[in-house]
Amino acid sequence: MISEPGLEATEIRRAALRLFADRGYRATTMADVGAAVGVRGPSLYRHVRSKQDLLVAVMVETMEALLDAQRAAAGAGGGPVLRLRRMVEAHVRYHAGHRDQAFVGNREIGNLEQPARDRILAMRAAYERTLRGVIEEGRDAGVFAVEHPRLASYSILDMGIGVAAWFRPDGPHSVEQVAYTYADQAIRMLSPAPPER
Amino acid sequence: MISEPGLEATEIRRAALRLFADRGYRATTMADVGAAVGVRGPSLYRHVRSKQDLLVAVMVETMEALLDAQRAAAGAGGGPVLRLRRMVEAHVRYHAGHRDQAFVGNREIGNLEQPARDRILAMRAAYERTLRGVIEEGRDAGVFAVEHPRLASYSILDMGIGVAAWFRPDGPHSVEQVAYTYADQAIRMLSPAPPER
DNA sequence: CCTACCGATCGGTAGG
DNA sequence: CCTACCGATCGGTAGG
Repeated sequence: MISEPGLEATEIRRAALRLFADRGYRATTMADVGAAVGVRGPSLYRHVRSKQDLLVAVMVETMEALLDAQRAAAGAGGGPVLRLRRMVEAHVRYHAGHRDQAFVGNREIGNLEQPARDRILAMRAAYERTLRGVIEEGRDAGVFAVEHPRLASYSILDMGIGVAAWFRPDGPHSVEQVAYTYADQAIRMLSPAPPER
Repeated sequence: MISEPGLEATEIRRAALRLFADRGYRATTMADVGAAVGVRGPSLYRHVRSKQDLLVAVMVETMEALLDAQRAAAGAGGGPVLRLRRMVEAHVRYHAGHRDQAFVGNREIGNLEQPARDRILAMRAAYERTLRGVIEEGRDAGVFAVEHPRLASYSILDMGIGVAAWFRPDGPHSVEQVAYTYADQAIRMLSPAPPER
């Protein structure tokens, strides 16, 4: 006989994430989450405070993972072009490699109650500011030509976010290929036009 | 005494769209929609078949508007660069100028029942194919350098979709400014690197 | 961890 | 266009 592993909050969160991604937060019932981990709905309340708590936990984890990856990318040294490349690659890698997290993290913001909602929005704002900082640094160093750094950072972030919606691990592109291509597109988008001659 | 304008399906759809954008399809009740147009929930059923019908109508209208705008942009002649510019501008203009439609159109796909869901997905696929066609045409003509046209079209589409989420009419940028800047970014993303010398 | 259940909500219909 | 209401669903609690 194999001993069953005790139910853990982590396992419940993972199941909830899956369901939130597939049907949406509002369409997912606690009975659904319970069924996914082999118990009835009410039994979940030993491990979890509420359905809303489950959503908050999932979304905070996602933003922390993104911020960590971004910090690592930015902290590895190099000039603005290389740092931007690493940041975009990390961004895309996460959205292709953790589609459920990224998808839920972007679609369910409106279902977050306060103060969690503002907390997540603040983390997203910080994430965007860091990317924009590298863009401005590159502009000041003359390696990027950007009139509106904010529009550029929004564009780069949003095209990466989109990856979570269409990427398929068994599709024609690998995560690394998409990450590399998107970083390239971002750099080209920011690069100065060739000088007239 | 001013005669009240009779309730029309169009007015109900407009109110529903607003609520779907603000709270989400699932969180919006027919009583909410009714209140927004001055009647009780049940009275809506004189004009509307179901809540789902309201969502379908809103999303089909959105995709038809986008496809119309894209057709107009593509049909105005010019080379691939100019046609791409016009298509991106139309795309961004719609997402900045019709934020609720675009936002709902992108977030509520999962709440569409069949066969409406497949119908919308087919319209989206056609929309993407047309953009990709111009990119490939430009590549074949040597004015664009793209290894993966599909990744490029996804990127351009997704960065435009993002506009619906952050754009504010009273913000620092006008619709036209964002449309122009995004078209520029798209073109730069696709342009060949300057030749070595 | 389960069953029973409360209280509230909701889409849609009946009948006027 | 309204009230009354049905049937179903759901998050969470009680009590074991």
